Amino acid sequence: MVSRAESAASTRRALLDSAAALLDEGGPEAVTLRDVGARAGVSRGAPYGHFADKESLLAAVAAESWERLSDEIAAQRGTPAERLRGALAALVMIGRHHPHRYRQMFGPPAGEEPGRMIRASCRTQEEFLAIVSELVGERDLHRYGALLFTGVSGIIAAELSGHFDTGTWRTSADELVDTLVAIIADGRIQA
Amino acid sequence: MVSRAESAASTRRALLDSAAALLDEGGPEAVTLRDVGARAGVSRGAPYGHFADKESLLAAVAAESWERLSDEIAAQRGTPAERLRGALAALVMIGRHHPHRYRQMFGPPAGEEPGRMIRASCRTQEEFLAIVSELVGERDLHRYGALLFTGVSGIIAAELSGHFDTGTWRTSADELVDTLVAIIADGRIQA
DNA sequence: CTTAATGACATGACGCTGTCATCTGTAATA
DNA sequence: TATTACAGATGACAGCGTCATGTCATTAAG
Repeated sequence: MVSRAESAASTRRALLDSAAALLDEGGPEAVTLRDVGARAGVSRGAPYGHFADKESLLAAVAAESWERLSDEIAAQRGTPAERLRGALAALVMIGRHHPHRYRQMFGPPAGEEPGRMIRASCRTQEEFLAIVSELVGERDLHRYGALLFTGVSGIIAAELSGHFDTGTWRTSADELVDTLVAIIADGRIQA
Repeated sequence: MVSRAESAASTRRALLDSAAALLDEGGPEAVTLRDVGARAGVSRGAPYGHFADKESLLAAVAAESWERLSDEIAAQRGTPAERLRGALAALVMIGRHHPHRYRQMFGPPAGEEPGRMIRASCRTQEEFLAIVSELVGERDLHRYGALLFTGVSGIIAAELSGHFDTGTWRTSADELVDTLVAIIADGRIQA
């Protein structure tokens, strides 16, 4: 039997899952509190018992995505170079498999307390820096770490907007990521 | 006296300006067709005579922003290196002065015919490549040109999301842009 | 055991929104 | 002057987020 508190927690989980599913399917516009509630098996007003408003619900989904990315990055194994490429590949995969959630992650911090998503993204950045620190010297760690992460996120954003389908750039997101990694990481392996 | 066609054209212009102003002030959520019409001095249904729907109106605003950026990049003067930095600075300035419009420009191509915004952004990319081609060899033009543009756009996106205010990256958008330009352009000046 | 309190959830209602069908007035044409 | 075409105005509708209120099961106190 499920206790009262357990039921409430599972409802919250179901709301987050429903919101994520609707977000993936049709973007933020398609995330309707009525549909979220229906998919979670509750009413349209139920989310207000768990989240301040719709923006906070979407922010919570984004925060969870950041946390999952943190785990994926921390789970990388192999040489530092392999782990770096693996971490960046995880970022790329989120953008390709869940474009709307990706935009939510990199969108403006919203909801009632925007700090939660920021905090989740900070953990991801720290996990990422831990990998980069094995490849570049302490002096360049933050500059090159941030450049790799924000650079790749910009490349993916361009891909999602179709900027590689027009023939102007005459290159691909994968090639750009490889080039960026090569420029920054290669030849700078810490002695 | 204003002819009928002139009046219609000026109404369209007023609608675009109103939408851009509302977008800058409060983001896409604040762009209400009713407010757009009121600010343009027309009714709430008038936009449907000029744009298919709200998304198309916002897409037109984004397309105009891309065109303005094209002009700014084309207007750069000085050495190739100066023009490169000036072009990237123009991109950075849009992000800082008009963050919501910036997100609209780099967001998913929306509206009835998404091709218009894409086409406008292509012209910008071509103007940008024209500058880069004077700095790097033909072989690396597209790879490094696209890397500079998408990289800087990612850096700005991170700044807009507050990722440099947390202390994790311990750097700034300006420093990252400088670093990226230095890595790619310096030492690769075409002979 | 009875009873009161707590809290999760359901429901009705409100205002605001995008959208469309319809109407009105005015400019161009003949 | 009569006709036509079209920009814009207006009324109406459904869907949305949001909130005040109601309902009911669980739990704690008496």
